[in-house]
Amino acid sequence: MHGRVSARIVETEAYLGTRDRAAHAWRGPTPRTQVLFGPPGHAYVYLIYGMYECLNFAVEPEGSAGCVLIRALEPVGGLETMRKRRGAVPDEQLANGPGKLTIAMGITRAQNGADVTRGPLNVCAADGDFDTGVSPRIGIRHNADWPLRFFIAGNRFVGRAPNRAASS
DNA sequence: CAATAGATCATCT
DNA sequence: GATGATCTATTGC
Repeated sequence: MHGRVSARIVETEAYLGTRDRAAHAWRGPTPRTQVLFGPPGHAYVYLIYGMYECLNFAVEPEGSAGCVLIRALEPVGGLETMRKRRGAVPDEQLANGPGKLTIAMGITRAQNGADVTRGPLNVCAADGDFDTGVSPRIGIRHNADWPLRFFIAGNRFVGRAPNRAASS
């Protein structure tokens, strides 16, 4: 295949399963969140706002629904394919958001439940040193102050948090 | 540059 | 029937 693309994960958020009201799985298993309660190392892909898909990885043992949402990627290989899929945007905006990166990578709900340790969609350990930053999560209503968003400090592919109306 | 509105539908109550 | 882990275009300065 010549549609192969690769990228580095530069921004993520953690969702703590049934303990975390902001998590899809907070109330227990449903048909959709089934994958989250399954074994770790599998992709959870869901449709949001009727138009975009978001990519997560189940990271806790079977029965525990903790997961990691991938929020931004730094494109590494297959840039032309990504540009073609995303249209005319600067390279730094090819995958700097949850909905954008799935388009750039060609990820859809067809990948839901996929084993990420082997197969077409795979993840491997980071190479090299980098500094990480932490902040509250974005775009949620519950537990909006929990510091569960992690990103690579200073990386220009990290999406910038919108200025949300803070109570003055 | 910052803020706002609109698109659009699977999932759950 | 309402809601949501979003993005883009458009408006106003």
